[in-house]
Amino acid sequence: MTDSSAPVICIVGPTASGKTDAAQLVASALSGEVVSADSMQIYRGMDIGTGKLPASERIVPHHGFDLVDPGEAYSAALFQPFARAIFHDITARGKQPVLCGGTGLYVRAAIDDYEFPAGEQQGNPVREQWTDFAEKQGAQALWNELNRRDPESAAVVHPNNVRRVVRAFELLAEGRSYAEQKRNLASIGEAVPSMQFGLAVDPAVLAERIDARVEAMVAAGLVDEVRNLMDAGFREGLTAPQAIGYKEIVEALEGRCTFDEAIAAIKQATRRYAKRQRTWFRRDKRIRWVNADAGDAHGVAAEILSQLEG
RNA sequence: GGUCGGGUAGCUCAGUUGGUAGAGCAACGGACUGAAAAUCCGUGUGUCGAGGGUUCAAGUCCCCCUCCGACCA
Repeated sequence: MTDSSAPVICIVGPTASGKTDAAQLVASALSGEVVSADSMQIYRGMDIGTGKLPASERIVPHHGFDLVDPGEAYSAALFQPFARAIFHDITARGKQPVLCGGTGLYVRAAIDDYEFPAGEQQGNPVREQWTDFAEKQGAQALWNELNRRDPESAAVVHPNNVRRVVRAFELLAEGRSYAEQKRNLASIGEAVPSMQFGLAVDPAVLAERIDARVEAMVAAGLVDEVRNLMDAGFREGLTAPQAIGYKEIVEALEGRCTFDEAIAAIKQATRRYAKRQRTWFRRDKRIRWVNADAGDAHGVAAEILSQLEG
């Protein structure tokens, strides 16, 4: 189901690689609009810690921010229809969609022909039931149970990965097979034509940039932001409290560590996150890599624009 | 100056009666279809502070030096 003639331009890469600025400049040059594919920027009130571009600095329209409150659960499956609708809307207005994504799964859900089986996710009884089972009887017992009911799927999921095992149960309850889904993964094509660019930054350089960025977030009032969210009950949420930069500050605010320790933990967690992003994007052969070591957004944008012409 | 404790992987530390070393964390690599900033998997050669001695064999015993800490002067 292709609903647009011009491909969606995607700009991906690890945190602090400069996606936000580059995407905005590319969009600006092409009379486009930015769509953020970020699992945490969708939350209202989570601005500083997620690196959300402040409204005052936006030179083109942005989408994908502030979709839900921190207390609500969200997922790639919910992002998919949102992204598709926004692409359609932007294109219909004669503009160019530019997807800016750090969350690999969200980018793929938006672009690729992923099919998320139907089913409620809010208060999913199947998920609760098996998560509860794992807590009481252990991960191995949970896996053994899956192995009894769906050995083919159990064979492709590690027993320790409780989330995936539980997900296999969820699919099973809908008559689907995790194993079959995984098998089809390789042959999935694009539902939306895309041109993908990845911002490559040397890991050592990126680490320095991450450190500076975390310090800047703290200076910009990250602690107050977290305090406000706690007052608003964001810890009751399922997804939002997992955000790097937030969970660590919560620890400090609750007196379980010092702020210096929390800040060091944020830097480290961010570095590890960047590494996982690198691993995820590295294997996608569609991505054309652009060197972003210099941190020069205009240069990176110019490089992407020139590659689009050629 | 003296006594005691300690100096082992990037960090915190284990190393039993002497047989050339191992955990956690980090780091690195990987996976990933409704939590994905999440979840999970894999990878451990380091002058065992320096030098000397005893021994077939020393991180492990002895001597000496050095550094850190505590205590006593």
